Amino acid sequence: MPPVSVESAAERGIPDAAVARLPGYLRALDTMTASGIASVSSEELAVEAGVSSAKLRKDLSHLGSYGVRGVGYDVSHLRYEISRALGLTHDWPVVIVGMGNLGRALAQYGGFEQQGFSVVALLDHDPEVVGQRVGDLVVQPMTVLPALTGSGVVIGVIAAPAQAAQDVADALVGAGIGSILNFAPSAVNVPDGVQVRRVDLASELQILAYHEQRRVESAESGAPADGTAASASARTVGVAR
Amino acid sequence: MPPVSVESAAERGIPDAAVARLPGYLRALDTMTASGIASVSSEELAVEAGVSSAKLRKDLSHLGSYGVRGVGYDVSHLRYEISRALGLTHDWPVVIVGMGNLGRALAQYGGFEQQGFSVVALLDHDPEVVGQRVGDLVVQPMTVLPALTGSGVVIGVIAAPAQAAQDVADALVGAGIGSILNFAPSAVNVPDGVQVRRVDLASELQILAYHEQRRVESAESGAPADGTAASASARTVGVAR
DNA sequence: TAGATTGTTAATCGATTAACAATC
DNA sequence: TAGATTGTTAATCGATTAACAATC
Repeated sequence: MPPVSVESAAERGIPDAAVARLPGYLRALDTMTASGIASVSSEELAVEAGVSSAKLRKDLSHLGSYGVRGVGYDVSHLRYEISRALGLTHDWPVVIVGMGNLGRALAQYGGFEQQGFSVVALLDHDPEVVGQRVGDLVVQPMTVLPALTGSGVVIGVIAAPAQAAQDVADALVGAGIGSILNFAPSAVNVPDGVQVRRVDLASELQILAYHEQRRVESAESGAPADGTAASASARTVGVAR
Repeated sequence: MPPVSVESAAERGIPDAAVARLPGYLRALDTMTASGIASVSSEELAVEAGVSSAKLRKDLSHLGSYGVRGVGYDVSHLRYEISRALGLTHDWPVVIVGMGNLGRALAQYGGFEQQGFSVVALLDHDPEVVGQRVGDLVVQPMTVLPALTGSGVVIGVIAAPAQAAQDVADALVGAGIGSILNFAPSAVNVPDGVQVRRVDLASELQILAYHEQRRVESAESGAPADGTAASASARTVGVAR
């Protein structure tokens, strides 16, 4: 039997829940770098990132062993290792499709560049919109997609309306895009192997509404209610005297 | 011992993971309503929402028992029950703080209104921005916050830059806001009982980058690699001949 | 060495899945 | 009734947490 290759923790893959928290650790380390902090304990970094120190150490253990017992972590070295684990040792070119309000805002957002991404193309289906200037780029037609993927673009952002989202996703996948960030308020179907993450503003608000409603309900059953939502807000929780 | 009140599933609380999927079911039901479909099976609805039918039925079981064995679910009734569980039987007024690119895009997004929310106020810290018109509203100063919460606003959206996010959060919480949707690329600390959900565009892209990187790595070890990211994209995965 | 803090273990908890009895 | 599909159960899986041995 040929020897099976021994995989490191990183090669075996990091649990999804841990991957989702790594960007937060990166951001916390950047904040600390800006404050001139060179070394941190798991406890300090956990507070800055808003997690427990046990969870932080467990998450970092999936990348390797980059701390020093009794001392802590070197900020810049840990930052590098997390960047590397996330694949951010080089910039990723990104294409945004759909130049409505949201697409234009994303195109000019600027927050991507400093985080390891560069918006290299803006596309729109509408001939009226093609040719317009948005920020530093000129909007191009959908037909340029294959050329973009040919030159190495693998991440696409859908900022089109819900009814167009599936068509855009099909076009992206057809051209060879492997990862999609979907801002349209609808689910899109893609073949296995293509990654889709969805950012849905209305869903996020609905989840908050659920918790606000529970607050109102518990106030109504547990305490004299006056029927207004405001009465159940945080500042009024407590024992009346 | 006095009898303990018997709580229904809804009163006991719906698991977080299930709550997070309810908006997707709602959206799928709306799509079906628009197509004139009056009744669905868990299998059909699950496909539309992009989950397994077992998960869908399990999730719905937390709300109560609104299906008919052998038949399925009445689309409009199920829609109503999910709306009710999420607290969407009335509109929730929302305040957006921060009128940069993103805040303006959110203010004019329109997607909130149809989903049970109405943007009732836009605030900004900058006196130059206060008084400007954005969509149908005029930007107001931060000082109006207490008046807004007094009139029943309990949900706030932070669209301010990272360095201002904590100050905005403090102002929101201080005025009595109970739920916050944070678009700033930083974590904010709030007292227990205040809900915060964060939408971080760069984090989402970083998570996609992780998966793209793994794709490249596995292509390099498992197949002859040519060193370009494009070679590892979905369309080229497979056995060369 | 004594004190501090990591990395890991094991226990607990919550979420997912498959299967099927209940029942329309 | 026969066929279909729900709602629930039990098994599995993955994530979280607390505790502590390893070790700087």
